[in-house]
Amino acid sequence: MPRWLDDRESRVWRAYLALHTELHAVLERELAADSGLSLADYALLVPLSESPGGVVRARDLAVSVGWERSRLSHHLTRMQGRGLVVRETCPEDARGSMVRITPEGMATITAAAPSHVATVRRTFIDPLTEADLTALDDIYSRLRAALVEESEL
Amino acid sequence: MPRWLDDRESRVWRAYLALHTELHAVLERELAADSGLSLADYALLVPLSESPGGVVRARDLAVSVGWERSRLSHHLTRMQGRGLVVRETCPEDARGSMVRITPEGMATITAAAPSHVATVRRTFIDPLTEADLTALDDIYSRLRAALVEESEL
DNA sequence: CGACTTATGATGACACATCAACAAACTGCC
DNA sequence: GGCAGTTTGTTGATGTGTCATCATAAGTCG
Repeated sequence: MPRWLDDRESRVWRAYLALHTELHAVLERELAADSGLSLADYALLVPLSESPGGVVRARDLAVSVGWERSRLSHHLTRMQGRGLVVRETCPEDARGSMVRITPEGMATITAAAPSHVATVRRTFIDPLTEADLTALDDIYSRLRAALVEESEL
Repeated sequence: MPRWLDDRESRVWRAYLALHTELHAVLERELAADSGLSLADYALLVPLSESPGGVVRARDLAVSVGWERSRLSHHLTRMQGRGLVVRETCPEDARGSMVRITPEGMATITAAAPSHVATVRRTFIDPLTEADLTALDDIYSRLRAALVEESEL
């Protein structure tokens, strides 16, 4: 016998779902039109471009974007085909695989970032007040902590 | 020359992205294990099951879940193949297509809902305080309003 | 050392999402 | 009525995500 969601809870939950659907669509479209990248491409290129040397071990990359290894492997295969990244052998662990961003990949995300950030600002950050940002910072970290517990059961 | 995200803005944005990735994965997995439904199936079955008669016009269904028509059409084809819904002709508009939830579809979502709601509660609603809910209710409606403006440009 | 377990990453099959193109039918204006 | 433009829904191609499975290599412990 579950406790149902009351009106406000249900409204917040459905608003969250709808918000994500719409936000995702807008960002995906803008990024693709502007640079030919998908949000998934962008998500991978960010940690790669921020890493010193532009090289990250696949395992660590999976952790930093929160993906399953299979998804990462498939996506890297496609990105490698487009010349955005290359795979190299891992010196410390023969099972491992190092992922390196190519100069072309770096140029692509460098060119894409300003417009993408502007869209994030326009659609997400700018409508928020200082108090909203403070509240979300707290709320999101609490929710993520709850999810970590969840997965540790 | 874009205005970059400061530390807190960036943290909130990345937390939002990571939260969604994790939350989506947990809910998808739980729902699939429990009932064989995907979140997409569930999203469609909710408005169908809530509609009097269990029939909704495809166009309206697309609006209420925020999907493109193509996605809806493909997904309905698969759901119809699994016996969750059927398509019927639309009496008022010969182009149209009415979507009807089957008794099996109704039974499936009825069985799935309690456990799914419990997971939503555990991972999203319960970690929030009353003040959080009030804040999110306000923030999400403001963000969605901003997105509507965005798409009207 | 040697058997067992775990970690890492790749792969094939399948479900899903997006895009462009299409056919059919409604709308409105002349 | 008739034509232009729009709306509705479907389809096929292609890119993407998930699952189960696999091969290889590390780690663990007798």
